[in-house]
Amino acid sequence: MVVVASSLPDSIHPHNFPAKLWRLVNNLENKAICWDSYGDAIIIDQHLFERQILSQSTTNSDSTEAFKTTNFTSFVRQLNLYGFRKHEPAIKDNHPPTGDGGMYHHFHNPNFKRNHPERVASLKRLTVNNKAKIQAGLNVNCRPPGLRKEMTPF
Amino acid sequence: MVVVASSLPDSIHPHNFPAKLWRLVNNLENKAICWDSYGDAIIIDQHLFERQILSQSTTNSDSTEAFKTTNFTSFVRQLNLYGFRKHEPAIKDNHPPTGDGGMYHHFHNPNFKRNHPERVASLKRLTVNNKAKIQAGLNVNCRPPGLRKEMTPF
Amino acid sequence: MVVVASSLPDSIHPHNFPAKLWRLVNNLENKAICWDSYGDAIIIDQHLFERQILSQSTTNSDSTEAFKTTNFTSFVRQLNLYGFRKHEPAIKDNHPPTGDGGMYHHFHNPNFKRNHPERVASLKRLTVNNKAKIQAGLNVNCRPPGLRKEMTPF
DNA sequence: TACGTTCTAGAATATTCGTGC
DNA sequence: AGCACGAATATTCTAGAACGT
Repeated sequence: MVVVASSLPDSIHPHNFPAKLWRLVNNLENKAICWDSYGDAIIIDQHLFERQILSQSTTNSDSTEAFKTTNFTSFVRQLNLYGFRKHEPAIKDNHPPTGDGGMYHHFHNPNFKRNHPERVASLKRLTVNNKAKIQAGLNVNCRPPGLRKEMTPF
Repeated sequence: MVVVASSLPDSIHPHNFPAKLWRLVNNLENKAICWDSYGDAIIIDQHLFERQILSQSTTNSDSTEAFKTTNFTSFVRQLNLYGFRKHEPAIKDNHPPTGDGGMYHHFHNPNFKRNHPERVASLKRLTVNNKAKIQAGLNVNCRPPGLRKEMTPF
Repeated sequence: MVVVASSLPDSIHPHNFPAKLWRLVNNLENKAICWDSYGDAIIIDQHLFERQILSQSTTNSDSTEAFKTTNFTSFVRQLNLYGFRKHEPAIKDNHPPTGDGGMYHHFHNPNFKRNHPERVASLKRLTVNNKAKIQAGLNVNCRPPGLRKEMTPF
């Protein structure tokens, strides 16, 4: 058992994509996805990811960790929906040696950095509706755990 | 016979859902529902619950303990009506070992904690009317045992 | 191998819920869901369905047939989204004898009848947007296979 | 009147498919 | 060909509404 270094604030819904991604990338047992050497971007070994994470979607009943998809492209769609962009790896940033020569992908997001777990709460799902709201300066509903927008607690 | 650790104040109607739930979760003989390790949320083993609690609804005539429904979804509707929300288990919070590999559900409620039986009286049924009353700062009638709303002294 | 009696028009997307449901209910090998004796409604044996259809969601890689959910309630949500309503079984309509005494559900839909496969194309997903479009007399996009909304010939 | 049960719908995220650049 | 994204369906969780007691 490996202790996860940094945990997220409670305000982040643990079921949603950003929290799942955070746990995956900080889980040292998981070789399929990790931080780059600066902690500024994530590196994904596509083949390992497909074998060790996505194909587990069908056998792992722990819905906190599993995805329901087995397609890597669906995972990338989620990354893009939450504002991640692909970029080329920095020259100095060697790929981790654990892969099997597969394909690597680097993705970065200004609000997803190793040393800033608190920024994960800033990740918004960039649907058309949410982008309009953000444009208008409104608050975006991200279904926080335990409360809904209308439900003032009693 | 297992002694229930903490009992509820008399002001809580023993036939109503919150009291039934409190007794279930504090009954150590009952493996289908229990506290999480912090006493902050309840964990329900759906299959066990259906077999051991809900299917007894038709044979157990003790209306104080039995539910009239055999549908797990109706039980969940009650949880939501009383303000419970589903959330994912904390990483450290292992599932109880008694299940059969079935589905687990975690629900939490700020007024339903192991160490705070007195707060159970704060649970209100969140109907549309009650939510309006709460919003307006009015008192919500919760039908205490042996009392009626008109009996408030003046 | 059992030959399915009536097949759907090509215009119906085979991956979508109505087509999956049609194939399930017309597959004589499948005992979990079938037509009632009039061919006017479908009868679902919940426990069989959970065991034989939904739990296969995790092992069957044939996405044309499998659901990604294991929850019966999610399946019911889909039924409701496509306009199915639950009703009580007709007196003459005995439950099929193959069940294990579990729970039966009858659902009906004016556009889902055994003798009218062509009507399945009329099933619309009743989201808020689609309902507004239907109300306004507009066409509802149902993503037919290989076609897009702009590709209507002019 | 309030609570319990049932059925349906709203609203958010997740997944899929296709298109434009 | 690769990447980002619109738009549709699928899944999940919660709430509304009707009805019975």
